[in-house]
Amino acid sequence: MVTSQDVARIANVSQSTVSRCFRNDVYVNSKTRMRVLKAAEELGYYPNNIARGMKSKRSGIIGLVLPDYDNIFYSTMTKSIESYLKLKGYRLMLSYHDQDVKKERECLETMMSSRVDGLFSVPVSEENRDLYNMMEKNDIKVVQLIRKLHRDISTVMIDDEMGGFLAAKYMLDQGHRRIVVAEFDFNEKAPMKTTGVMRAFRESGIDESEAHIVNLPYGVDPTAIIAGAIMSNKATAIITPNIPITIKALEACRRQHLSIPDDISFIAYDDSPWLDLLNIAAIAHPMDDVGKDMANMMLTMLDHVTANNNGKEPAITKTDLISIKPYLVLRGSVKAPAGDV
Amino acid sequence: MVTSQDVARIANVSQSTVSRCFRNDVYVNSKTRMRVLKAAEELGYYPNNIARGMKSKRSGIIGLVLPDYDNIFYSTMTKSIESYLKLKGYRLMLSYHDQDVKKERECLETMMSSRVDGLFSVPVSEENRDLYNMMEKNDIKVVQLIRKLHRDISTVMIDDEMGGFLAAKYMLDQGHRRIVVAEFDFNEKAPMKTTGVMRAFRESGIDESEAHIVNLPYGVDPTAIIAGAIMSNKATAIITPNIPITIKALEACRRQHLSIPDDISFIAYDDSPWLDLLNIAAIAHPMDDVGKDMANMMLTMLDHVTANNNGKEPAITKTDLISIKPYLVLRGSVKAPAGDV
DNA sequence: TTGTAGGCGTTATCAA
DNA sequence: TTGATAACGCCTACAA
Repeated sequence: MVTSQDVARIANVSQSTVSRCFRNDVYVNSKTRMRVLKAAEELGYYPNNIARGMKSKRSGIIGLVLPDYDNIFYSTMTKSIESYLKLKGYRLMLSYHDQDVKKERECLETMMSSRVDGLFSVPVSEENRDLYNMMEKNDIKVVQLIRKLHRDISTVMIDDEMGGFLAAKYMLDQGHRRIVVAEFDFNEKAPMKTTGVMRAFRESGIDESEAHIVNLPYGVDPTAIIAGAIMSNKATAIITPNIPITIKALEACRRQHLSIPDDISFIAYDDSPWLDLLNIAAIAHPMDDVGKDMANMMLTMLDHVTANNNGKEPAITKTDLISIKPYLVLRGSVKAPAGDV
Repeated sequence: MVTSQDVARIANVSQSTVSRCFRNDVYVNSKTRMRVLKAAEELGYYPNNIARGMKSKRSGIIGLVLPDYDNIFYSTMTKSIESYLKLKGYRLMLSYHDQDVKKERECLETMMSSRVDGLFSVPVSEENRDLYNMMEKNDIKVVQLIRKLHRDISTVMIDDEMGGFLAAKYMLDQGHRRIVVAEFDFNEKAPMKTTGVMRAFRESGIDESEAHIVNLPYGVDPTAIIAGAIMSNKATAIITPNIPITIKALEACRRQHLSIPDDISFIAYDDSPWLDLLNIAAIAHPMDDVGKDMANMMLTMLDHVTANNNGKEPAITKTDLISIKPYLVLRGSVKAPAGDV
């Protein structure tokens, strides 16, 4: 592999001059610079980020630790984050933990060893809190995504409480009372979506106990469970918590020969072009903002470091919180229930 | 950040002994090892991959350069690749080029500077061939994905010719003749899917010119174009080239009040749970294999290096090719055309 | 404006 | 079985 030494030899300058040419903040005689760049071009020289990191103690890499893939939400988010980070010269290192505590730990350890400058993480469990602490102690900027699982860690989250509220409120306003709310936040006692649903009931002056919350078990096909919940409760409306469950719920409706919206009203959590095609209302997220907010928070925290490195004070990491507001996309899948109430 | 020096000091050994403890291939007295590991644990020491890379000249990072995100195919693939690479201790660095030649170049340059050990890339243009050459010259193992754009670069591709063939053949066998084939490979003269469609026509003894290939312009909503093609050709069947277009085509059918399969038969290229819900036949890909094949090819090529590093011969990179075979998932969206032909 | 030289945290080679 | 030591490629004072 070509090194700056090689370039120096060809350009007849010292290695440090080559180095200077590739850091645009330093002044070099323009003739010399030309000569160096030409030599570099000829030889196919690309600065070695590893060696750079060695000296500068910054890898220029940001870690991203995700649960899984089967959610267009995450891939859109990833793409967006990457596009903003690359503008500032950062690269993205990606890893998945499958909602598994042990795998999360491995991901975090890998990121530590990789000496990432910053880490985005969708956290799994408080059990791994020690590692997050360790990272922060080592001046790795951590931003938890989607959920605010850890206190005192900067967060960009989705306001699922509001999302749940919006969906339920709209159903209630339309006159629905027997609403099945499918839920799937397997590792939380009080999933925020459900909390929002409850608030909608309260604010509409309806007893919370009237909401039919269905907690779906993990790893089991929920079609039959959902169908059962609808039928046994004579539900006139259903709210689903994510795309995979939405698909299953639509299948359940079809099996029961329930047509939307005549027999049952439907609001899906998380939007998709398919829902548009099917004319199903959805709680959508401003995806343009999501990645941008995440990247900006990270970049701000990283700047903090740079700014602070001059003095010797440890960077005061103010714990920040951005809560992204979902919105209701109205489509033809909701109408007032027939006759009764 | 804690270094092996720090650990050495606490454990009362030399730095090299600490180093040995963290490379499991070396023998160390088990008591010493215990002492060292305990000290490391206490201090929160994690080996510095950057420094490791400095010496070993291997970053342990594999690059992945993708067009975009809005395709579940890529996210599934990414997740799968990552899971296999991590088993062998490699990390994944991700970047997107949006089908843009210049951005592809930037991605590749970043990957060079990052000194990735290997690179997966969905190539955009032959224009950047020089960079791919440069990478191979520098012993970075390159595998192009999805398309075989560059000769002499190892490839894991989808056999789109076969996919197109399967779809068209089935339609023809059912008796369809007026088939609209939507196409979207904007940067190739003879998209493989279309080529396969043509072969199906030939092998069925039908003149190729009878296929109604519709080349969709980039960046324009294709709904109206597709609807127009269907109506003007009195098509009894349609084949769509990817998920976004499939959605648009379904919308087009609805607008024309064409019901599937009574008025028109439908096969989509690329499968999705939504297509299953909608009972639309699809050309699917064995996703379990895709990531595995890709990762395996890369790992084999990387092993090659290791094996070869002992001697001083440059690794002989045999250009490999894996062509992944799609298959037809039959659903209720195809039936024989009514009466005519 | 350019060159010299020391060091970043590992690995790997020699000695002991 | 361990320790001392020389790289790896770049950055950055400090000198010239």
